[in-house]
Amino acid sequence: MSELKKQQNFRMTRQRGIILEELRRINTHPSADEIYEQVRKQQPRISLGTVYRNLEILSELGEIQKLETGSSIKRFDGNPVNHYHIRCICCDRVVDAPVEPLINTSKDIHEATNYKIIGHRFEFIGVCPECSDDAVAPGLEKVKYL
Amino acid sequence: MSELKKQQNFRMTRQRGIILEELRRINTHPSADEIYEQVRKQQPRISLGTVYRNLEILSELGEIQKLETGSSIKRFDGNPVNHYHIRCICCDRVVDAPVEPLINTSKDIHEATNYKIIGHRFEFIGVCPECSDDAVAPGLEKVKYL
DNA sequence: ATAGATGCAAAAGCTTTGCACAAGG
DNA sequence: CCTTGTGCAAAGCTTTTGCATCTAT
Repeated sequence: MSELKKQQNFRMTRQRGIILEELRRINTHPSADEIYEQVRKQQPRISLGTVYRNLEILSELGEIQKLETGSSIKRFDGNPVNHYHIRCICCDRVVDAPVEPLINTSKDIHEATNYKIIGHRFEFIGVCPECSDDAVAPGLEKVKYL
Repeated sequence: MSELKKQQNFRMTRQRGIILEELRRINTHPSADEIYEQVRKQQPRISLGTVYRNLEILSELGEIQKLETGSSIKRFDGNPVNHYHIRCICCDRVVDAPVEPLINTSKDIHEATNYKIIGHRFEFIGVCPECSDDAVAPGLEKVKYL
């Protein structure tokens, strides 16, 4: 599969183009379904399956990032440069975190564990300003992070 | 729901006890399904639903941790004290990371974003020694972390 | 006695996939 | 042309939930 992918010739279809454009235009880190709804405005017959397939391919190509947050749904980021995020525990929205990525932690870990370290994920968990305003922030009481 | 939970009286049923015991005994960060298989050896008629319900309750009580990794399945940790993990991209197994948790990052973030920061998650992504041995590590080629 | 827990099965939510047809290069 | 991509629908996987029954306390 590795080799296959690498010798594959990717085509820029209308669907793929719109998805990439859309992700580049916004910075809301949408889910596949949110992207689907958005793209449908220009390409009404696009299918969810196509959206998923293209998001997968675009992130393999390094054009976008698949954000594997602690949430049960994956989100996508049109900015391919590594950076950290803050996720709202109430509404699940994700924004960029204003901190520089850490470096050089991986080497120590490798020496201690013998794992090959490919990278790391750092995610702040919080409550966004909108959700903080709500009298009761649903889900808040369940949180057990540090 | 918040209040309800707090006034609730939790009972130590046989099922709940076995699940907690099992998690305390091991340090393999099992999934709900792996716990189910294990507990079934002592309590053959336990249902997966019961396992899920108990894992939820035990983590709300702070007895265990629900690990919301970037993987599509959640894992559980019998150690309730906050610490970081390394996840193998190939086999999805999780081990403890030999690093101290960071502190004091949250305040800056709050000031910059107005998010209430509850905590953070830090997860190393890597390839475990066992998977490194395999000629082809399935899934490796898809990785696009920093 | 009674609030809380269980087992079972169905359903829900997100994602992947098989297949026949369409279209990019 | 012919390989890659699409739309549609079905299936897959993890997790949640409704309900009747059971059981800690």
